[in-house]
Amino acid sequence: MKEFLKVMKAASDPTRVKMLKMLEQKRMCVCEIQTGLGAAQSTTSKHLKILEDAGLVMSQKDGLWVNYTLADGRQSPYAAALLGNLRHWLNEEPEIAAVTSQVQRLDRFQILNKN
Amino acid sequence: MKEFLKVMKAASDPTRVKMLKMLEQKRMCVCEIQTGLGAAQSTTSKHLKILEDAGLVMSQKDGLWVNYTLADGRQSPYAAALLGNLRHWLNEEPEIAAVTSQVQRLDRFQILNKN
DNA sequence: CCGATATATTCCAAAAAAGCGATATGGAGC
DNA sequence: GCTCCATATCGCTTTTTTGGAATATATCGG
Repeated sequence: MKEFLKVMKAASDPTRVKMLKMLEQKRMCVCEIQTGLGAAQSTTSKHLKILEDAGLVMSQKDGLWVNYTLADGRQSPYAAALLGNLRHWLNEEPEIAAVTSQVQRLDRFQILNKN
Repeated sequence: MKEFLKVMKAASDPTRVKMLKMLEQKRMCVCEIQTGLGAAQSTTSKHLKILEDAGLVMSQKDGLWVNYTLADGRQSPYAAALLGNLRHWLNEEPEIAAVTSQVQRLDRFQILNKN
């Protein structure tokens, strides 16, 4: 029950749904996701933690960076089912398209130069 | 997006999940659901409204009573998918079993006599 | 060891959600 | 019309969630 609720709760926030839809396209580090969303760094990090706790994303450290990817679904059947559906859901939504369309252009090294 | 979020949010509360699992078994009026949950009447009514707004349940007036059933899914594909999965999810959860096991015994006329 | 940097965590204020008593609504029966 | 009853809505408090600035942590290059 708790596991199920965690997945539903994680998926019931627009920022986190955008994150999942971005991660469908490619593996991303926190700063790329943050830039794509236009959110604060702490906000981004916190949302990612919630998604990870729910079994929706996985993280892997690479030096200073932490790369996030969609989870493979082995941790939670609820997460697996949701991720499967999400792939063909919401793709036409303007809010989602606005974020996903720029994912390919996001690059962690470009982001560095802007700061 | 909003429609999707409404379904996820509706499904991310334990009381509402219990309601859905109860309604899998039979059509129920508000007072039966309320008794099954042990919640206040206003609380029960409000949760049902949230589920209905999300397209997860439907209501039908019958005199003084309002009967609730699971939605057929025509209103929301997100709701339809979730209801389909829920049927085989959470059935072994103690929290859920505790509520669903008594659904058959709930009867609106018995409830009346207790008040 | 030191400075720079990507990410995580803490702290706090604002917004949203949950629970429930009290009240309103609307149909049933007289 | 009036009363009774099931349900919906309102008002209020408590709890949870969100967002971001500030701070801590960990890693890299020197």
